[in-house]
Amino acid sequence: MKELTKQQSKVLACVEVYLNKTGFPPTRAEICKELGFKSPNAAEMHLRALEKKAYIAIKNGSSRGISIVKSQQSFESNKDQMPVIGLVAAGSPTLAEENIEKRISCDQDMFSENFDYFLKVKGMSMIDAGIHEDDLVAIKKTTDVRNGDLVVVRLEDEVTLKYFKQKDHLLELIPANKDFSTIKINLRQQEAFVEGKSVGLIRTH
Amino acid sequence: MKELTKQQSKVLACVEVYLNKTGFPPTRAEICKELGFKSPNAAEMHLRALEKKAYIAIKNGSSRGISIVKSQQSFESNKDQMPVIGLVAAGSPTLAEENIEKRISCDQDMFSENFDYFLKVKGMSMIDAGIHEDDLVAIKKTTDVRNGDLVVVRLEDEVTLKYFKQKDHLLELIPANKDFSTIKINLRQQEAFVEGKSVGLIRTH
DNA sequence: TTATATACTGTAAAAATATACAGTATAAAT
DNA sequence: ATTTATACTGTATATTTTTACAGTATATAA
Repeated sequence: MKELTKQQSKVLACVEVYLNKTGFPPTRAEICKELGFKSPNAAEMHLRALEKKAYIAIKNGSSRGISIVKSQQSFESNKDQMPVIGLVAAGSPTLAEENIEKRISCDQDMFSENFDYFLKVKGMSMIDAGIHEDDLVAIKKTTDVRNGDLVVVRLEDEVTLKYFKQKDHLLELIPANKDFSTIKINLRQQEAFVEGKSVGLIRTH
Repeated sequence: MKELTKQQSKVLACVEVYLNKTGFPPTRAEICKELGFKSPNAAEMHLRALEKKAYIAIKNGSSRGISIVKSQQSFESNKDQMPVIGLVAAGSPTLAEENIEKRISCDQDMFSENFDYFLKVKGMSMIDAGIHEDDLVAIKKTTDVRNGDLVVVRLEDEVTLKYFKQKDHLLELIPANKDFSTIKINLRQQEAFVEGKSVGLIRTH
């Protein structure tokens, strides 16, 4: 997919916003009004460029005959767009906008329990649990976890996804890969914060 | 919400289908053509009735200025209760009501490609691909599959989920578990029907 | 019987719209 | 220095589209 120029991007955004607001695409004149152009030909040229780059389709001779082929995204819906957060080595996975890689349309209650966000898996430490790199694990924010739960835990400046096991003040974070070793933490010496637990997983092939 | 007459309902459906197909609403003339009316006024009258009953909104003076207020059916929304079908040893996975174990609320377009149903995995033959028993694999109904795709294939009275590899008339259905062996089929001797391919996976913990 | 609502046909005109053509301006590339 | 791509203005026109108006037909209710 070819890159868009700044103006082409603006025009595409304009079309998407209009479509989202009214339910039908704008005319050339309406695009001009929105973006401050003084000639309908300005809009026309940008639309034809967008058509050539396959971001939109134009039905010739039809009024408002514009359809979105490749959305610039984020405009179309406020459905249930669940955030996807990368599992980074440092810092807590928060829902702050800068940590959200993208959003996925799905239902909060598609799994047995509600969840708050997807965590994108990095590394192979849970491979024997069938959890691969780039799988999206649905996380429910909670501190109420039990032994055996798959949990998101923050240690110092590291966040990890592991099986949970706690006995008194000894916390074990157990991977599902024999090449990795269990993280053992004496809670009297080191802090550990349970961010949430996994209630499901999705994978896009 | 007031009831619609039979014709009004048809017109609303026509608008929704057109919108769904093209991305923009139809003109009066196009509605006429679709429904066999010979006068644009026929469409106009129905649209105004639909507007009065608050099923649609019409922006006066705008071409194609129709927006759906209250959808008749699930035309514009992809949000659906997607069916879950058990992977049974005998018979084809069809969307017949008796084969649907349950439904899950999620978006048809939550994965990179649209899908038609979830297939509930039985057995461990794909375990090395991180596909476990009871995982739900999102299946898009298609016969357009390529080597390496994860496909649903029907053989005689068996349905199986395997990696696809075809060279001329030799079809191989490859498991992801060293304890299972590849199914090799000479298509000249035995029939095989590709039901669809996997576009994603979900797992409920 | 007379309204009244639904469901159209047929025509026409005004308004909206797409789109072609002729230019201008600017920055980057050759 | 000249070309090339981007980014427009301004005008004009054919076409599309809305929408008003004048009718016809049929079924149902008062």
